[in-house]
Amino acid sequence: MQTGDMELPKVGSLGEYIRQQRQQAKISLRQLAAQAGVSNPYLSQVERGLRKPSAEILNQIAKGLHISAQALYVQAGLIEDREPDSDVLAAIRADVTLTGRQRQVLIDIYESFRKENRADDSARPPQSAETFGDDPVPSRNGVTPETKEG
Amino acid sequence: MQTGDMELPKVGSLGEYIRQQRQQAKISLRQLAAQAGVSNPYLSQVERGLRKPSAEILNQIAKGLHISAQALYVQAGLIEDREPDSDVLAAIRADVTLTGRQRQVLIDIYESFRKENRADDSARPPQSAETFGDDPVPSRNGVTPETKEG
DNA sequence: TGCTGGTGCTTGCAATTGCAAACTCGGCGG
DNA sequence: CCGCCGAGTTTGCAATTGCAAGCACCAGCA
Repeated sequence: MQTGDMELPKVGSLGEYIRQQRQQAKISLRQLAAQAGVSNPYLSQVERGLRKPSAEILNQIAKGLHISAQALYVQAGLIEDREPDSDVLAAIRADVTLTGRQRQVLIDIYESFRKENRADDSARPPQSAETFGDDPVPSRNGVTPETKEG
Repeated sequence: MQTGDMELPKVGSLGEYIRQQRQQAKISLRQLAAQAGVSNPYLSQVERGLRKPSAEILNQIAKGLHISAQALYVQAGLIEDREPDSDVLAAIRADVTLTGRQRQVLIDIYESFRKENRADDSARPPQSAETFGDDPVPSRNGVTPETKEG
């Protein structure tokens, strides 16, 4: 998912966004409808906010606009823009190569790090070279990260 | 977007996936429906493939299952899967709320988990109930997503 | 035995989605 | 003037979505 190139109008103005993208591409509503494989009246309604298209239609419209479907999903409120600080949690949760327990371990550690850093932040100037040796690692469930690091 | 990595149950078996996640979480259909805020008959139909839920319903179901909506979107074919390993690693690296040491610790743990899972996958008996562990899937990354802890 | 509570499924319905046919408008050429 | 074309919009309809009421089944208990 990429949102980096988009400073978007507020979510909720999907139709405006689609029209804007279409006008930037300098194609007519009918042309986009044809390219997207949707009916032009329907696209018109979507652009004017009269209808709420399904994700599949969004996919098709995105294809017609040569933009990522995710951009439209974001506009439609189906997914959220990624926040840097929720990336890790979301990524861990989505990582199907991990077992549930492993995910939980990672999440727990991550969150305790964050908690620790919040406490540190209130007591400590921003560090610039904390690369090593400043943090004891919390033990969790007998999973000792040090042992793993070996 | 990469899909090559994931040997999930085929997209299209969204309902199976939801049921599976639900059963892993050991909750009844009604409980999940309540937690997700959808009607239980509808959820039943979705699980059996009789209905095709919108992205918003998927969102709600994901919330009820404590999994990411993206996982369900992938199953539903709304988005394509991402490389989980680059997600987590990239997210950890990008997370400015962590110290460098913390990042390294998380990365190390994550990598050892994955190594462990790869080794386990090749030589592993059926899991005990304790783990929500991976099914013995032939493919290295062929993971049947397990329920989340909660 | 009957009752209760929990499970998942069936059915009918209202609302919504996406379409096709038709419409309106503006520009252009004969 | 007319007709044609392309633009976007209106309208009615079939199909689909999601729900509520109800059903069927099962296990446990007095």
